[in-house]
Amino acid sequence: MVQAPTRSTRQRQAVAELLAERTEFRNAQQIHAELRERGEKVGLATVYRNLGLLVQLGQVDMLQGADGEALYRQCGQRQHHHHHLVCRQCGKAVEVADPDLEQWARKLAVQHGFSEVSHTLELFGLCAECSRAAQAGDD
Amino acid sequence: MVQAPTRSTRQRQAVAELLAERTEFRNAQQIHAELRERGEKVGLATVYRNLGLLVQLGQVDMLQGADGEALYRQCGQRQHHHHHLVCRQCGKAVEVADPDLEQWARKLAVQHGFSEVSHTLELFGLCAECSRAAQAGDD
DNA sequence: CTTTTTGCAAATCTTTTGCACTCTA
DNA sequence: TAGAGTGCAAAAGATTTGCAAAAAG
Repeated sequence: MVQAPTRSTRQRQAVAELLAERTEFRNAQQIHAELRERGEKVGLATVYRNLGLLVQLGQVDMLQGADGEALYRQCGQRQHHHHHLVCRQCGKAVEVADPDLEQWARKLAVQHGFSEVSHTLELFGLCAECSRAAQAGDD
Repeated sequence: MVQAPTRSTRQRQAVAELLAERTEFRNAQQIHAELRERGEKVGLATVYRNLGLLVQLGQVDMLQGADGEALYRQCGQRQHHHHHLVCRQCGKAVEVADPDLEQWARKLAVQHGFSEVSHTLELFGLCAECSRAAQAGDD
């Protein structure tokens, strides 16, 4: 079982608030930097600790970016298992429903004698905005 | 375009051979250790360099394990995009076909204005053997 | 010989930890 | 005031990189 933090601190709130505002996936360092820019005095370790906490509480979604670093975001759908279509460039993300992978996975598992199956599925792409920006600027 | 290595070296062959033999996903360090055990004199950096090379050439599949480390394996299906059902414990893996994610992903992408979509999908579980072992020993 | 590869150690990078100190309840 | 929570710097891991020496063609 996951136990909720017992105390409310300025730092914890700051992290939670930041996540509540932005809908993009971002890594711990970006979040830390953004908090600093706002004048919040928070240590990087604390950001990591609180992000981990929020993830455990199911209040924040975490996924592994292409580079292997963890990306965080607060999602609307807290209950159901869902996936994301994430912009490689800016981190903007759309929550998408699970295309009955659940069943498919379970069936495959049985077929091959596997148990306790879980799956990871993420879609990466370029969002309209970034795509436009790319055409204009570089390339 | 990816360019093939120009020279064949003992170390490169050793890495390729090891991958050709085993069907489990394993990380670079494990591969390095295994080569050493066999008496092969190879540096860790070289293992990393060659694994990266093999991945670029499409001869080896790489995926991010749960802990974020890269796992490597040589797959039978070199052509088609496919996924894996991997044992969390021993790394044993089964190649599974893509459950028309391709289309689903493309459709979603269009709907949300995303382009150049790619996806990652991996199934993790406990293989029959490891499951048995777990029941017997620990737990 | 020329150029690719290697080995090793040092450098990166992300994330975690130890520990004394600071707040919350 | 007790103990959760924090900051900072050090530690841990995984992977990369610089560079001189070794090997391939």
